[in-house]
Amino acid sequence: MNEYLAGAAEDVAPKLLGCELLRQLPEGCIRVRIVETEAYHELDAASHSHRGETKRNSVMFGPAGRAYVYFTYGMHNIFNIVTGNEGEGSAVLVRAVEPLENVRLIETRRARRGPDALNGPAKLCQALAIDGAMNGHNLSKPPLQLIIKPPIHSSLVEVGTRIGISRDTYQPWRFFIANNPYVSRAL
DNA sequence: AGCGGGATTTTCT
DNA sequence: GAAAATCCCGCTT
Repeated sequence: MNEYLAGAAEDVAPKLLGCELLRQLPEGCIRVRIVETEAYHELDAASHSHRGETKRNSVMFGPAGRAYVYFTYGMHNIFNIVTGNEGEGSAVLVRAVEPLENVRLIETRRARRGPDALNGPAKLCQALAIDGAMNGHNLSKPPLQLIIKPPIHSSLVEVGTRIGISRDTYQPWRFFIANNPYVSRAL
């Protein structure tokens, strides 16, 4: 798994489409499929790692395959998968997922049904109970695991600009599965 | 369908 | 002190 994630964030981000997340909670086990990602790295003015390592972003500079979770807007947690070699501050933001197992628990946790329960980075964190306590967690073991799947066909990968940033907005570093209803927003 | 504002706290300038 | 990799509600068209 580590090897799969060791490349540059913008190369790994499309390869994470179609991969699965397994989340074990006391109420049950949730399984979802990643349908939308964004890449962030050091040479990117929009990235937390752009101005070097700090207490907040230190996980981004660690080994690939860890979870980088940060808190923003006073109420939202955002989940990333760390990529690249140790010492490189890069990660892939998971923006939207599609439910595969235990949809009922997802809908209960979110008090929403359908795509609205999972089509945004803070939404999926709420659905999967991901918060600061999960920062730095190794995603190869429970209670939150990344399951690598064979890459989806490149003709199904759409590329666009990232959402919610104010610097380097032109960079085509957002990737999502074409025509998937769980993507947060199309082009 | 689209716009505007409020929630609420950590981080860095 | 202000912005932030956001979400949701309520109001207007």
